[in-house]
Amino acid sequence: MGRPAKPKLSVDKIAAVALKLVDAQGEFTMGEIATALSVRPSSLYNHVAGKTEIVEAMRARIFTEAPFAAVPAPWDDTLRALLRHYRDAFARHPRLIPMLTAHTVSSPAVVRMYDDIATVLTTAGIPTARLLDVITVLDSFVIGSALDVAAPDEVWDKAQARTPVLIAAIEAAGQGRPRADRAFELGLDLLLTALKR
Amino acid sequence: MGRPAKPKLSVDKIAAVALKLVDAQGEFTMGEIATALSVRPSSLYNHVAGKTEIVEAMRARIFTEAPFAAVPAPWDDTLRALLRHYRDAFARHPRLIPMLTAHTVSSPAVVRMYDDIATVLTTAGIPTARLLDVITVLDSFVIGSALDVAAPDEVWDKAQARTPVLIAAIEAAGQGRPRADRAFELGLDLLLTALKR
DNA sequence: CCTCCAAACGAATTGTATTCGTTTTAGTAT
DNA sequence: ATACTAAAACGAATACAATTCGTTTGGAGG
Repeated sequence: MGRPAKPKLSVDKIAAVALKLVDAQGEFTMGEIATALSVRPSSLYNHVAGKTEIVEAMRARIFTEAPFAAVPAPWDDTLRALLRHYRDAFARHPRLIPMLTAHTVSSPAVVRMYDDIATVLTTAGIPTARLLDVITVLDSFVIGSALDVAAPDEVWDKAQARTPVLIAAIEAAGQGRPRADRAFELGLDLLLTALKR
Repeated sequence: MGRPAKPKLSVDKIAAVALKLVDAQGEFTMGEIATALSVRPSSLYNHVAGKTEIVEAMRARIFTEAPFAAVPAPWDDTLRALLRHYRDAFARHPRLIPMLTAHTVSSPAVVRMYDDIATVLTTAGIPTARLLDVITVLDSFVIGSALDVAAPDEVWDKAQARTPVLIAAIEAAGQGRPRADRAFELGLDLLLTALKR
């Protein structure tokens, strides 16, 4: 029962299991992680300080899951690809998103993404004084869109709408993930068109 | 100890106290609400089903706090005012926002806002087929911007940045609420410019 | 006046995170 | 080899919180 030959736990293993649980049920408990790893809850504390640290480990993980490789292209295509990648990292795990917004932290991976966006925007001719504001706009839109993916379809409920215009619009639009994807692409178009002055 | 002459509790009182607690500490417990109202925790359950219902009551409350009155104006000014109002409702209580994103629900007040936005966009000539997508884009941006208000300034940490461009941009931009406000206005400009085709 | 229900209470229950001391053993220096 | 240190797992204990339930009281309506 003492120390095992090969450690049964690691931060990465814990984060991976937690992510699976969140994808499946939208939440996780220390006990669930422990049983999934054939271990007792208290053992987890030899590797992570607590629940919030597990959430941070998950944040880091979703960005390394699918690494991003930039290819030479016109700046707006590059930016588009960058923002899609950013949003997809969240969208792959919709139920995790609310947990990540609980407290905003910039993991190294996120800061790297800001770096990339800043570089692209500079080559596009955005002045330094405006740069952070533009980045913030893009960031806000991406995170908002990620939350939209996580939102259930009942948010768009015909029965709740009062004006015929909105009812018609809800009927015209599709449902679920395709709808969210289409909206994201539209927003990307709008923002990039405007950014080109 | 039985039923008091005048009820000591009501959903509104509970929501009001909860909101104060969240503004002050970023969280709340049933016990804290109870003591603030000179009552026992179990008494709360005669008025609300549980914690999540209190969160929903808060959601409803922040939109009625400052009612919105539309004035005749060009459609883009009206839309601007509408979106500002929408975002301000969140921004008045930054620490509440994460709780609201925990599960997306459309309160009557929010649906009414969607109705208004839909109407404005229609008069602007947006076809019905595109309407919900446009609304989603605007909604995503607003919610993302609200989260930005809630974010601490450490998110923009020079020390973490790698490229000189980003570092310069962080130095150039201000801090705190003014920075977030400026970015929101910029995003509004970008989106509305693009929407005018 | 009687009855019924709303509203507060207190005790008990449950679920969960977290702490701490103990045990065994791997890795390392002597 | 031997002894020392520290890592890693465990079990028991603690500490909150939310929630449930039965009880009490008094207000309102018949």
